[in-house]
Amino acid sequence: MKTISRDIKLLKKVQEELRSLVICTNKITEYQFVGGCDVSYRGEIGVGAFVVFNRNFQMVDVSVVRRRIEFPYVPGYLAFREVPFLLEAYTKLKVKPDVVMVDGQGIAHPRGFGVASHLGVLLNLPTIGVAKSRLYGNCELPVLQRGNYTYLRDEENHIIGACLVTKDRTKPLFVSIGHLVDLEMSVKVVLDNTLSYKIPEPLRMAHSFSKVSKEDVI
DNA sequence: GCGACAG
DNA sequence: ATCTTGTCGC
Repeated sequence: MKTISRDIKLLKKVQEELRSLVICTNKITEYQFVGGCDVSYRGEIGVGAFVVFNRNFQMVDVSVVRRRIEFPYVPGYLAFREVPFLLEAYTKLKVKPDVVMVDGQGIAHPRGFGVASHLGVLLNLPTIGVAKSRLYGNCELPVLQRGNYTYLRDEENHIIGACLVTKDRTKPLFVSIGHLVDLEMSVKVVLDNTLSYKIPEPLRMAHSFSKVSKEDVI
């Protein structure tokens, strides 16, 4: 559409406004339930999945929602495409998570307000951005050994995230504060919830549920 | 103008 | 993200 570029200007303002609401300090020092969420697409339809795990890697809740896609993928504006799915899925959960990992960036974003921060502010919930690739900022490649990380920095050299290795000899993940957590806690939560794959279990499960459910009932 | 660009 | 088979490496 031609109207999209005009919408983007407005949405950019929205992000800049909401950015001021992000809190980069810990609201939690411990947590019992950790969530993971993701969205898969197929044609005009998208499937959002939200899972909740206890500290023993057991899934204690899951919700899946199907709905029409209402916004295209535009780099820097992913939240406007995915948040509707995540909010609806979150609402359907019986067990609410103490902290949530989101597939995408937190404050490691051009305007410091990626999808993880966006969801966190709207739900007033601790969130962490966990992305498979970089959107914004620079960093050196850490030694590829689980637990190692380098800092992701913006143009002013301020730390905006971590390039974290969650599995030996495997490409690192980009972890950043979403909302109500600090970077140290963010890194800890991601490592705490990673087993034999580089992606944290809650995110792997959310991704899996959204994909399978997409194949189902048309 | 050119390159970069989460999912 | 999605479209898709085999294939290299741990």
